[in-house]
Amino acid sequence: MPRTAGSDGARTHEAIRQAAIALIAERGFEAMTLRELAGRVGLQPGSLYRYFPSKNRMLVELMLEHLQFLLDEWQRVQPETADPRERLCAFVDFHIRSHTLRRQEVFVANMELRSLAPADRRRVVALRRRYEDVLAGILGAGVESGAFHLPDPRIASFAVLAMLTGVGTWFNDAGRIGKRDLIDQYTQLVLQCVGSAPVNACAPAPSQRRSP
Amino acid sequence: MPRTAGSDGARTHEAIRQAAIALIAERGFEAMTLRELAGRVGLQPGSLYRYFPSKNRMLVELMLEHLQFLLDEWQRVQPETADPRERLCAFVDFHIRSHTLRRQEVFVANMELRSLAPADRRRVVALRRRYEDVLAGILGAGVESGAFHLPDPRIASFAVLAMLTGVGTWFNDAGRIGKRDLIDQYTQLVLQCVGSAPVNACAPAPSQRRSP
Amino acid sequence: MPRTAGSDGARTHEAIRQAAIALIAERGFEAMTLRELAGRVGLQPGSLYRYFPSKNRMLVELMLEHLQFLLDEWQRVQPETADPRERLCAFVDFHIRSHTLRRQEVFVANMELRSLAPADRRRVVALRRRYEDVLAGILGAGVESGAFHLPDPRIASFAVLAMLTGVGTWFNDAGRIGKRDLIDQYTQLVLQCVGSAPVNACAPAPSQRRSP
Amino acid sequence: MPRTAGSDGARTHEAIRQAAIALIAERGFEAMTLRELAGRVGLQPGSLYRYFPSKNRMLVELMLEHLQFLLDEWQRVQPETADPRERLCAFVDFHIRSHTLRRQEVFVANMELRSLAPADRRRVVALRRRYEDVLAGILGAGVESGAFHLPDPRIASFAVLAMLTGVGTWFNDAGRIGKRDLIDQYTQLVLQCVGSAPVNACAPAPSQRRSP
DNA sequence: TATGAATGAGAATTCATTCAT
DNA sequence: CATGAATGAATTCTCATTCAT
Repeated sequence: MPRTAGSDGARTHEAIRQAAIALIAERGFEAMTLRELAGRVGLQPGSLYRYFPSKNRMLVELMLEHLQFLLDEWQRVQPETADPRERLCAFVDFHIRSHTLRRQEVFVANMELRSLAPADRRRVVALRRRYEDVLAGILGAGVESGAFHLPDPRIASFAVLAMLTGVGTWFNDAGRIGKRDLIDQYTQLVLQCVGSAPVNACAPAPSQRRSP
Repeated sequence: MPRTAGSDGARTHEAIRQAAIALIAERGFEAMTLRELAGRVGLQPGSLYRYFPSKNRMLVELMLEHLQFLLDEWQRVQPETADPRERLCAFVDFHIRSHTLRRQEVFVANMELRSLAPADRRRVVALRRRYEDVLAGILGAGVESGAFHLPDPRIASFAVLAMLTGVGTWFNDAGRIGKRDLIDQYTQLVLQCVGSAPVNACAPAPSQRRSP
Repeated sequence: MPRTAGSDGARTHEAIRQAAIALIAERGFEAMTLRELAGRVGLQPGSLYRYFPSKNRMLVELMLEHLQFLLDEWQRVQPETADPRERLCAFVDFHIRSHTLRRQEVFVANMELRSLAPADRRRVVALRRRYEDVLAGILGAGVESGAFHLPDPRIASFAVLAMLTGVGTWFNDAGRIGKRDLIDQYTQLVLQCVGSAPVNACAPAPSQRRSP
Repeated sequence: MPRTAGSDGARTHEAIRQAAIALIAERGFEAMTLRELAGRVGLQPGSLYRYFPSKNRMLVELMLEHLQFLLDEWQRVQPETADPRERLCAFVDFHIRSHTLRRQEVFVANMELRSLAPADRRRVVALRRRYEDVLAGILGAGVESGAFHLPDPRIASFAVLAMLTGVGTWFNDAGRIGKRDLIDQYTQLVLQCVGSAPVNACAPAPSQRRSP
């Protein structure tokens, strides 16, 4: 029997998406059960299958969706300038904002690669690689222009990305440190890290206006 | 009936430990099954229970063991000097070496916190915190002594630790970059990051002699 | 919202009937799903319930319909003669023709008795029994008249019926053997079987004119 | 917890085999549930998986086992004579005995081909074909030697086999007709069918002594 | 006439765990 | 020290069926 009278597929779909992200982030994909997910959305477990064909496909879709969103957003908000220093600042701002705002999606996308079938993993990794390339590109340009001092821009991009993404594991919106302060500090750390002194030389303004 | 005549409990125990670490790193704790673990060690699933009381206790023990090892090792190899810059270089060397050598243990300890019961998680987190404090201490001392320039040493310690630990996700022993080179580059990145120029001012030699 | 504007209930009903017969013959009643059936007819599963009250009732109706058809057809095409030999020839012709033409219905009616509730099974078995009685009657008359030589006409009727019905499991319309030839051979086999020599003494013509 | 103290794998395995054959014959493979099967053997459903890797493999094994048994038994009990008539009588005796004795296995092997995956079906059909070839061989030899009169021995073999196998659908050990009588009648029917008069010319004795 | 959202029961299968031997 | 038979609870997933729209 159809329980909910005015039930709406699109609304349910979105509810499942959100609950799934939260649950996977909490417990891990393998540990999360469809019972639990269904319970949170107010459905019977079997009803979930109207919205995705298997637990695994659901994970893949969530991950691809998130990574695609990141790429699209960066396209949208990236500054028009070609100046590596300014672009780097914008990237730091963008990354920290998006990774604290969509903290659970990030967590899932980073932690659950193992749960993917090889073919799916390849697709996800490919998208992630494209995101990494954004930063690597900025660093490379900066090294060439003399703005940054780095022996190997790709390695540095790994280092900077790890540093930035790590914020998600400890930062707390309600905590002692505000997001503005957080971004400023990380901007300084990153600029120092890539060998671009002095600090505070890049305007935080643009990213503030357009960030997600 | 005992299968292997001269079978040795201690040897079996160690074999299980290693297989478990590898398996958990590969598949994740929840996804790994005791059947599979038993299979890799050449036992029947039930026989594993001679060596640990439950799947969950096994994980806790593996994690505590690893973190305790890290702390003990650092105690053993840390330089006697009080100079923050030298100590930081030694820490970078130590961390990267231990985290590439015992890569799977690191991975497990970082990824499987979720699978722990709250009480166990607290114990593990406490140990990890002590390790983080090592770095935070070095950075704090450096800021005080004027060797480093950082607004908030605790935050910087998170940043540096994330950066260093991230190495484990991409570094490949058989790859293009050697471990010596890797450490040198990360040393430079870290020193720049904490605002301690110029580069290459700290000797890599000591860590080579004493690393784990 | 009705999907197809000028959609026609009767047409849909017949489409379901045919698709159901084909599907049950392919997969078996239990293995067939209403989703699949609906898919083949271009409907949603729920829509099937406009046409029958349950999956089980559908099966019963299909089976009764088929058996009733067989009985009606035989009434229509049976020869007027009382000669057992001629009647037997006509029956062989009729049975093989109907059982190769409506092969799937036959298959379903023979294989899916198990899927019926006891009460339904009784109704179906009763109809089938009436069909078996047709042959048993012919054989009995033949034995009495001396045309056939059989110790027990009922047993012989089982034997002959099994033999004839078995055709459905191997005969292929597109194969090496034509239907005319097939019927001739089985006619000979049956006549020999019931001890009515010599062969080819009964004209195949009548059944050709009136067969279904 | 292991419930049954002196539980014995081999005994359990055989119990499952028998219960499975009976249940599949009763309800059909798709309709039978492992819950039910386990219940009949006094196990939990999951425990069945110690004995076969999936419901489908179980079916395949049961079918292959039965067909192989038939072939082996015929090898064992077939008469040494080359006389087609005698061999045919022996085959009728053997077939009816084995098909009434192992009635459920026969039923399963004949009805559940549909439930098999294509590759498995091929293996089963291949074995069944070898059994059919036994009869086709006898009929062919008889036609050549002039003992039988048949237009197409292969078609006749289908007819005879269907006739004989059909016994399983109605014969009842406790019924009006005894097995000796049954075999005699079918022997007569078959001999007449293949055009080998007069009746009772082949001794039933040998098969009686050695039948399964 | 048909859809589409949902149910609830039950399917096969897996798994950590137990314990007599 | 180790096996092997078994448990029992849970898991993902499927399916016939219902009914507001």
